[in-house]
Amino acid sequence: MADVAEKAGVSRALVSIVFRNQAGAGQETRERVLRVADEIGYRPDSAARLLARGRSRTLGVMFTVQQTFHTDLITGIYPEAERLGYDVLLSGATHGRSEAKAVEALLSHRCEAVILLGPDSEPAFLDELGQRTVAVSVSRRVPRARVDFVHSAEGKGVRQAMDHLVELGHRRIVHIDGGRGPGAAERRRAYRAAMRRHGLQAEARVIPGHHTEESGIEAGRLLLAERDGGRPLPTAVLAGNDRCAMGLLMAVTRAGVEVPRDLSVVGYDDSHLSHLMPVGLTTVRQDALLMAEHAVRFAVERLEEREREPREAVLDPKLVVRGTSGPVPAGPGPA
Amino acid sequence: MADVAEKAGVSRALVSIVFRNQAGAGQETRERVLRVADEIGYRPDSAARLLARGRSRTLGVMFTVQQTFHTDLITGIYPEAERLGYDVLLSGATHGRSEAKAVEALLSHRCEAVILLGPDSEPAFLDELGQRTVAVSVSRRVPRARVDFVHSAEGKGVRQAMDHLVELGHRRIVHIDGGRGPGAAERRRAYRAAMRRHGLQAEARVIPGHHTEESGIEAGRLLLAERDGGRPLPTAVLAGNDRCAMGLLMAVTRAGVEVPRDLSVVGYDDSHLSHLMPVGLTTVRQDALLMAEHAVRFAVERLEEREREPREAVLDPKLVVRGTSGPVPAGPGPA
DNA sequence: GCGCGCTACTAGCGCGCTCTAGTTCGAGTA
DNA sequence: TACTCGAACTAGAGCGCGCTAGTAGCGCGC
Repeated sequence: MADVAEKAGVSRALVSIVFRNQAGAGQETRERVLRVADEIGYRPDSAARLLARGRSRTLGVMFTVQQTFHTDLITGIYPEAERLGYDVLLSGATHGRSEAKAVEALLSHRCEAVILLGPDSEPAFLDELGQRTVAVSVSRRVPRARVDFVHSAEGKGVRQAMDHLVELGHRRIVHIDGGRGPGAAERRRAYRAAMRRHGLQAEARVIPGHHTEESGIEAGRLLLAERDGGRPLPTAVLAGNDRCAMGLLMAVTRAGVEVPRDLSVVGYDDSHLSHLMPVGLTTVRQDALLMAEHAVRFAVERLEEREREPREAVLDPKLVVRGTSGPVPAGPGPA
Repeated sequence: MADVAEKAGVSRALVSIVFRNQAGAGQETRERVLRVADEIGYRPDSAARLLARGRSRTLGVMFTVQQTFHTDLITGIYPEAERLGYDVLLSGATHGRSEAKAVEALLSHRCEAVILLGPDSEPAFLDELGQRTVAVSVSRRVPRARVDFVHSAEGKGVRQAMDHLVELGHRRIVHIDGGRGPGAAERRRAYRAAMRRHGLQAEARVIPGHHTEESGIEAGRLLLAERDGGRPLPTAVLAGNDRCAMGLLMAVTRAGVEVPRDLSVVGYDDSHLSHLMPVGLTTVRQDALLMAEHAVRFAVERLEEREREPREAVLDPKLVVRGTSGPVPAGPGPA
């Protein structure tokens, strides 16, 4: 920085002003400073900057490396953070790297706030985190913890999906749930409620799973095995999320089941895969961009106004009907 | 820190020593300092620490948010970096966020080295980056740039896959390529060479694509449309990577093509999806963990021994035969 | 002529830590 | 006793910035 200042014939302070895009520097000088900086290859040291101003203006994002919906969210987080003048640091949780560890890394890099994508940690941990810093949880509700919360109205989404299926004449509708995954409990509950509301409680069936392709494949195998054992296939499946739906589709189409003729499948998320399929996946759309924007805004607003109470944003999901759902088979199922 | 020092009755320097776990402090004092720090809730400020010691011991990783193989790599990078005492910062490139921007973010956070996963930038940019800092490119070869390079021997992988297919009796083998994607050029070349070697140059056909599901779906549609127009389907397809293979599978199985009876499909990467499928994807395995380890080691070793020349690691890929490849159809194809 | 306000710029302190070059002190040695 | 030596500890400079308080210069009105 001193080099730049000297070479441009100004003081260090002025270089600082130019780089912070602050008023107080002439247009000509500004350009000269930037040009010299570029020549030298100078770039402000964020550590020093951070130290000097006491704020890092950095948002930490914890995500699960393999979760495709998270990548959709991240895509939305970057631009919104940039718009508000914040930097973004990513930290992934993987098999060998717990969420706590990932968060710790973010904090030790002085992130001012932490955005947790579908966290799977104990509520106590999240609450403690919320006390220590500004935290936002996306997709997972944390009852009385001091964290902001962004999610979509799972109940509404599931209801739309179920109404759609019932309208198409389906009665044997199975739900593959997402276990302890974010939003899974709410979806499961909404599924049960919808079955009841439609007078189908006798048909209700939840196959335990989680939010992965693997889980969908397993469930598919289970259903196929049952079919071979004499129990008819359900006519429709509400999957825990899109990945699960994809797994299920792979499993059943491979076995000759035709979708949606023999079986309707509805996913959840509308992750970028869903619309790619030749006959797109019918799914409940969670607007990842909007969720990301809310998460960032919540974090930033709590940061700027420290005493503010944590808030909750509930976004309306929307059923997107594509090619994997259709009317119930006319004759008896392919039992 | 000053508070801790005062309350523990020692100097700030001593506190520093204790927190760096350095020799030069008595056992008793050490414990006292730690206890006091815990009471006060003191944790060292990594920004200041970083500034003061001039080294961040942080590795930056640039990746493409949607690329599943990258997530496999990241999973391997974390533990290796931790083992060597380095921190990891992630920065994703997305639609609205160029690779240059992602790298810029890493550098301004004082990453000492940058690991680029399948970078798509101009060689000139990469070379410049390599001059400025320690850089490692994974999957993409950058001819005479000052960067380390980790990749798998694409040629060998493709050759194994092709030999496998030819052995199964295939002759009409189509390659959906990966465009400018990492490794794509090498794979394309190796495909052509293999066709030639087996005396099938007349049958060689490359369908332009890229490393996404979308691309596989498009290629699938194209092939199906051609079939409907009278041109027989190929009997086997070598996809540019697993995602592409998955897209292709979705497209063709949906249209009633049975894999591998009517069509054999071979992927590339062995990303975590491949083994999940009910009848797993036959693919060329790139050992993501091993690649990640090499990348981290290259970066760290160049960091510790600054004058060291960039190196290249070529890992042997391995064909993994699963369920999507089989003998060529007995009768005439399903034309 | 003076004060005024404005823009363009600068001096220099301090952020919280690390690190070098010390000082102190008690035990060991001749 | 007089010394050496190492372990335990400290003083204080400096890392690269941001920021506050200030100065210089200039056009303005009266």
